[in-house]
Amino acid sequence: MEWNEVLVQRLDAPLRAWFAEQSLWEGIVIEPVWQETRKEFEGELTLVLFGLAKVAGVKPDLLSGMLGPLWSSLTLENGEPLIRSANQVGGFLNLGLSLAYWRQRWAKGYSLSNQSFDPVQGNAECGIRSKIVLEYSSPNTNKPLHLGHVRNHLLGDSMYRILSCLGHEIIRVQVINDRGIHICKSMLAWQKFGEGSDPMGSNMKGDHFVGEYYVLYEKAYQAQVKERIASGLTREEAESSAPILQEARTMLQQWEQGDETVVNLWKKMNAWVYEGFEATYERLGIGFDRNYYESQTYLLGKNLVEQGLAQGVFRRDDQGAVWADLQDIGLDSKILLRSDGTSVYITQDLGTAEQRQKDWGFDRMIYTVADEQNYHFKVLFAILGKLGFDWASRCHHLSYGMVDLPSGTMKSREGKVVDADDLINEVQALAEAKMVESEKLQAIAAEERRELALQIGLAALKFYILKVDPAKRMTFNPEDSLDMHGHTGPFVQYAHARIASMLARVPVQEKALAESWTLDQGRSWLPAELDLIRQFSQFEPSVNLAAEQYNPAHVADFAYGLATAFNRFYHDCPVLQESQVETRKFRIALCNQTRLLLHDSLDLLGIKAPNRM
RNA sequence: GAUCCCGUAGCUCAAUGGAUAGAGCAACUGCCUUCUAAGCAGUAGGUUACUGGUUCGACCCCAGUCGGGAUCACCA
Repeated sequence: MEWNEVLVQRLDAPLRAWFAEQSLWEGIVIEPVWQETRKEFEGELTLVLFGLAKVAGVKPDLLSGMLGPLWSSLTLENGEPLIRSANQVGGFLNLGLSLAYWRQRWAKGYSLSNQSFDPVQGNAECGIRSKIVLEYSSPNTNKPLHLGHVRNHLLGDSMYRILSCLGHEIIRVQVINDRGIHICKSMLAWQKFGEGSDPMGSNMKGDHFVGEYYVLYEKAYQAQVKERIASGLTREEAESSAPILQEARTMLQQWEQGDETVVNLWKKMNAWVYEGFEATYERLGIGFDRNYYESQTYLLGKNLVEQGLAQGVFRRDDQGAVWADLQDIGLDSKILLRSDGTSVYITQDLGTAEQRQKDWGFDRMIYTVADEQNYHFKVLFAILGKLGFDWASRCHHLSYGMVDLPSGTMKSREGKVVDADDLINEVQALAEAKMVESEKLQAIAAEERRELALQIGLAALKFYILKVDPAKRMTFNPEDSLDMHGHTGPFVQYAHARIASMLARVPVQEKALAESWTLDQGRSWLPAELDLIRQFSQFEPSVNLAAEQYNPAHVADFAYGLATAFNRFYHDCPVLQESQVETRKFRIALCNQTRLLLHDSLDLLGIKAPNRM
């Protein structure tokens, strides 16, 4: 309901006060509903009258008439009027804010780098200026990163940027799943088929190299399964008894026992993978403050189970397995230790959470993990709560939907995946091809052009993914993701580049003058000008909403809306060619402010804002 | 079987319980001698899966039906 500060401080409170003063409605408390005025009506803010009229027992028309004097009585600190116009349309009262208001509001500046950026405090859970552990990425080390990881990376990175700009201290972490049967499969295949080769010699990225062996393992395994089915076994028997799987299991045991040969091979192959991952992260522009390795954390959590047993919140069954009973909160019972005393996945997660609390003393923790694990996190947080950790209620699962291809679900087993590196190369190549085509950028040096192409290609990719509500499953259409027209990242970048190139022509003295623009000049603002100014005021609310809902799409929406408003302005209003000096100054100031906000909002999405394109 | 999520234009996505459900892509029509046409302006496209209910008002809340996905392992 907090559309922005103007509501809360300048309209909502006076309205409530006015209402309370009317003897007619003694004791009646109102909940005004405000919203942005729809484009086709005069005004910027709308008060919805239906509810108020009902509570007050009068018709909207009458209420609207009664409110007239209130609006004209509202003034700014300097005595200038706050409200420019008030029009009732049906059950809606559309208020236009005075130019004086907009000027004063704008004078504070809208920008992240501006000291006055002081977001409205979010909901209680969000708190302000808290220390937050933010987990994202968390790959397995047996194969390269794919599109699913990319959605995760982009969401995590953008939330990092958004929460940081609101003053939170963010610790970015990833869990690297570096141990387990999956990596043993790659290791085994390399031993069998690798003949001592390495990524360098094969001219491959390390993660792709290791991934190849995972695929080779799967092929060999499938062949064995087929063979065994042919010799009379059921599929299930054949699958569980295939010799190569047995070998992989043996290798895992050897690893757990610290077998030197196996551990060395494991270290070598993981190192290859990390090198590959780093390269991908680097190109995507994302990073981490701390890596947690599963090989170092997978034994954590057992002490917590003991603690829980002692507290009486867990129970041990006849076979010796330990359970957390969650039926009181509508969940099932969850096993925490097998009857042989070994731990399961969630045991490790409990331990890791505690470890992070010890490491960082965080106020909040966010896990960026796909929605197939919704239930898992419900259970995890519930158990942490039962163990008595007060921070359990401040853990949040940033859940996001799977990425589908137009042909259906991605299936890594069947090789139906979009590889992250391929994808990045593709968007870059397309952007570069487009630049070569265009006359504008022919003179640019090849190296610079490649870098610019990467910035533009990534803008297309990132915006395409981030503009979708994380909670929703999305379809990734490769063709659409490469689009650079319309509702896309390059569209926003383009508006920024246009401004940059225009401002580069403004003489330095005039730039300084433009900072002290006035705009009275005896005329009102043109629609395109006012639209831009309205858009500016949406920046802070958008960022806050994105933070509260863990949804960068609100920032993407803002960036797109601002770019659209600017393009209209650019089309309708001359800037450098405007002869009237005050108007020219004012428009330069508008451009400058727009440029700052386009830059900032793109930055929050992890997108670069080049000065030319 | 139980629980959870989703269903909006041909396609991809928007829409704190509020106005005539909005954008982009694709299609069609205009606009580069003018600050970058990766742009602007316009046309066309909808029984918001279906049936009821609550409400002054429902894409949104409730119940049910149909369709899609996920989860519920002494797997990770």
